[in-house]
Amino acid sequence: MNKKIDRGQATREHLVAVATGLFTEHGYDGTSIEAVLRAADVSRGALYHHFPGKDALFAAVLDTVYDRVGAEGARAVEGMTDPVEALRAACLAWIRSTRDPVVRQVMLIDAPAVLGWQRWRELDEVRTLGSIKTALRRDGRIPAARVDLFAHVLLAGMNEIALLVARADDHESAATEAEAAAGDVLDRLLGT
Amino acid sequence: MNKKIDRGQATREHLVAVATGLFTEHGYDGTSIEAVLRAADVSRGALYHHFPGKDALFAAVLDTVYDRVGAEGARAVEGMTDPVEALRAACLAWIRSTRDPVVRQVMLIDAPAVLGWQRWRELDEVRTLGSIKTALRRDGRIPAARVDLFAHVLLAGMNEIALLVARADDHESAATEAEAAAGDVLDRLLGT
DNA sequence: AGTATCAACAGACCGACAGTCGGTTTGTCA
DNA sequence: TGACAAACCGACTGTCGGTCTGTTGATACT
Repeated sequence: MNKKIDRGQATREHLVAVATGLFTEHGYDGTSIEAVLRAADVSRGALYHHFPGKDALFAAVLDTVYDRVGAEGARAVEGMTDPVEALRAACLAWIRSTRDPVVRQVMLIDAPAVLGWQRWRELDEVRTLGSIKTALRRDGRIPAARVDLFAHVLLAGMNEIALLVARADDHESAATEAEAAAGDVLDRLLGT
Repeated sequence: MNKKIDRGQATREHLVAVATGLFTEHGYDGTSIEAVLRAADVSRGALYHHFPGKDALFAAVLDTVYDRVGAEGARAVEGMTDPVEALRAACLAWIRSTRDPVVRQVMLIDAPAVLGWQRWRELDEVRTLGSIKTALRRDGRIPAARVDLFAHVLLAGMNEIALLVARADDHESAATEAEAAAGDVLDRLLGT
């Protein structure tokens, strides 16, 4: 029971990889299942064997993007002990992540509309907000009752800065400016 | 040339009103043109006479929503002279606006995906961000070079708080808590 | 009054698309 | 080797957004 399972895994991963490219380039609506099938050289039946529908394929793509971004964040933070220092590093890493068009199109633009705000927010809660909240709580500078709200505001602010960088004509200078501004925002919100 | 034009205006507005309801209840993707036609009791030809496509109909709906929200904001601010005080009032008004499901679904969830992030952001720039920026500039507490970024972060933060209120089980207590938190965030960002 | 004009509307029709379904192939294991 | 099931195939279907060829009726013109 190995060759069979391996083959299944392979086509599944291949589909996710191809779909990632197409979703990024043309958006969710602009990408037809047909196009994915052609680009992946896979039959309709095969795709629908692995995914119950187009949105499930999208969810699988989104999952891998979250994984990658999460790993980058973890790498940026490793070894740090001060929660605020780690938070700052994680924020900067996140801003750097959003230079990747995949992250912008899939995570920030299509995800809320495709999954619905509720499911999208739950996902973010599990995969991103959680660590921000624990960092804020460990730091203790924000009153416990307000940690949740502040974590959300912080993440939203960072997303916003990241998208601004992404849109800028001169990515490089915008990025350095944005990283400084992000630090500034963090300082003000955490009140140093 | 009056009866004819009036009738045209009437059907156009009727279509926008009906579409607003359906887009709010079922989202953009979940609302078929067919459904709009049925609910409005209007023929296909009539709809496509007034709007070049589904996204144009959505844009028209979005426009009226912006108008309403903008009017509420203006009312909340009128008579105030201190820019920061006005900013605070406008932010609270905006949070209150997002209790309206129309605002949440149309402005915050579907708009970026339907219009594309670029066009969506340009619209927001014209209709919302502009006044935040002038307020920040008039206040002068934020360095001029960073006003743009701060305005974006501020708006994003407020959107986030608003959406949290919208999602909460107990809207009332969440709203009062959120308004306090919003004031707190404003204080910290503007550094009083 | 008669008629030309044009916005407003009507609805049959089309192509594309997401999703379905009855099969076929192929690896596995008793 | 033969039963079984996962993996795959591709013709088919219903729905949807959008087009196209008209028809209607108010207005402008002579």
